[in-house]
Amino acid sequence: MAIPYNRRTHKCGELRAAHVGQKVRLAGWVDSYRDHGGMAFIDLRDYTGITQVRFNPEGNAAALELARSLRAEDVIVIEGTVVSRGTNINPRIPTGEIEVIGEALDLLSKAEPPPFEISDRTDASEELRLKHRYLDLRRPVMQRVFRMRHVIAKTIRDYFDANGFVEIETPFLTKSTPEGARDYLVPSRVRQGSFYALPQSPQIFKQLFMVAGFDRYAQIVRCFRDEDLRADRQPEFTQLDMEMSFVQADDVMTMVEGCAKAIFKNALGIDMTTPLPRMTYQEAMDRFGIDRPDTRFGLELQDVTDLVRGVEFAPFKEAAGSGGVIKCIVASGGEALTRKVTDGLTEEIKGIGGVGVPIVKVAAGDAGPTFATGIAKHLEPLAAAICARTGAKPGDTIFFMPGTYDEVCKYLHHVRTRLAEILKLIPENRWDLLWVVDFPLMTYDPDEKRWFSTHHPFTAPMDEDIPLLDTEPNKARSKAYDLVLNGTEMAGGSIRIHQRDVQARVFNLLGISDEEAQLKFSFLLDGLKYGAPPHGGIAFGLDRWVMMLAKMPSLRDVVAFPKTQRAVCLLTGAPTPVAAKQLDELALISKAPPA
RNA sequence: GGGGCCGUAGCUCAAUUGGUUAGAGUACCGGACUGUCAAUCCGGUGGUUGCGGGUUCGAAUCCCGUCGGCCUCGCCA
Repeated sequence: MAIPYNRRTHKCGELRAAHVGQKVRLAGWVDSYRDHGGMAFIDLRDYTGITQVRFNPEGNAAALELARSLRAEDVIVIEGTVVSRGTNINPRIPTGEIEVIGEALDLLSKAEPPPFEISDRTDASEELRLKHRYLDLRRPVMQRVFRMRHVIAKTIRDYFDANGFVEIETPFLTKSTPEGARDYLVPSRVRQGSFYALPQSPQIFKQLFMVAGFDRYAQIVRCFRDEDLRADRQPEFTQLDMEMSFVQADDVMTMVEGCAKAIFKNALGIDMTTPLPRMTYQEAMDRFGIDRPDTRFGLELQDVTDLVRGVEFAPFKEAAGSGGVIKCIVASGGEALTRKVTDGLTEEIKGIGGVGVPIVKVAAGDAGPTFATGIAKHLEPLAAAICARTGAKPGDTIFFMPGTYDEVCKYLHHVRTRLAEILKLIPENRWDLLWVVDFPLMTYDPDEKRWFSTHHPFTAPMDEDIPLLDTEPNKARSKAYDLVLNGTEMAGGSIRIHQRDVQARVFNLLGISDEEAQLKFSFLLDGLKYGAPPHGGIAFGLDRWVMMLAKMPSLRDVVAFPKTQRAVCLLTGAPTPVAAKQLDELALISKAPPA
């Protein structure tokens, strides 16, 4: 008689010494088999863990025969009695004090040998894992990741629900908008020649919810951007998108801090201290060279422009003479900084558009610190002054960078993060969460000779900086805020413009004419006409939160069915060509050669 | 679009740098085995060296092209 697999008494990770003597019924996958002829062990796995099942003639001779034919990933259901393992306990698994004597066994589904071992220590390539993602996801580590993802998503929903937010869905088939990332387009069949765009974010819709009087909105929503992929960028990704009415920036940040605190508590059991530290954009750039500083380690940037401006070293003279800066990073632990390592850093800087990174090593001289190697001969007379300014001590290495402020920030940020890795300065299990505030409203693109929104065009300028829009727009700060965790941007948001005249002035500065603005954003601008409350919000990258908290190296590890770098799904093969009839219905002709 | 790394058995890798029959571990198949913990022991099957072309007496190895995967710059309001 078949074993009723729909009546499991326990999961495979649940049994303990306290269950000894009980009759149990378990189902799952064969993790491994150890066939001793007259006796056989089956490790039975489900998402909760592993239980060892022992088959022997005393339990059931027929079941032993069947058990000896089992192979990895066969799906079975067993009945038996929990017994103590006595002196044979396995301390490596939580159920290791007990085993189940197999008294009945049904094979529910025979498995072909899998293309790779279903285990946390599998050595299969990512390519193979993605092709057979359903097997990859069966691995315990992936089960943990996606269950943590669920916990985070549920925490977010519960938190915002408890705070009076309402979740409302926004369209996926929507309107292509000019600025920002490249849109994914969807052709219209009933209006041939016209296209929908998949949303890059529900930004405008959530603002209209505020106009509509919903007061507080939060949605976990998919967003789409057709740009090149990276380890931390997928073409479709998930955001927690939220918006609040009648608030200032502080109110949004306080609300988000509560959510972040709940996420850390529920996902990792960690109590975060709030309120979180805040840093201005300018301070972040000055000290770390990046608007998302990793504050888990030192190696801060230090300005020595005034000290070295007279030095006979062409790159320094050029930078100092043309309004640029010379900054440096002081690193201790010089033993690891061999010639090979510092030369490697120079190559990396060249690889991202720079020239290199000149260095000196600090030594102890009779009359104070001296410099050696690198550009020491140019700086020797200033050794004492530079060490006094920067705190460099004998044995330290100083990495210099001359250039424009932006160049120095970009390259020294790279040097700083690489040095932290090389010198192993990044503490494990530390979570540095902070706000970066006071972003510039706009940044100038010298190539395109025009202004771009730092955040997005609906971000409000600071009230006291509104007059600067007409005089020095580069100095106008915005009511934007970014949440940064260990050097990664986790969320970004702002207070929005709710006055049409201010919105019009910002559009003008961005080179968007009234006519163009009306054409592209009329649905927002019209909305703002009819009584828009002051409002603001934020968006979290949910995938990135999971990736960080689960300590996974790639976003692909926290998305169930991710795309490769060329935006292909290795499981389904998408994207694929379509039938000529489908293109006909959409009035489309493909210029690409047949695949 | 640019730079870099990689592709050999189902899987992970090796092959003395151009040399004659492409190996190992694991998986799989067969056998032995009543206390294993990724069981062990014995035996066996398994190859379009990503694909196409070229150089050569001879190519996994060198050259050209192409396909695929990864990292990265540009790009990502």
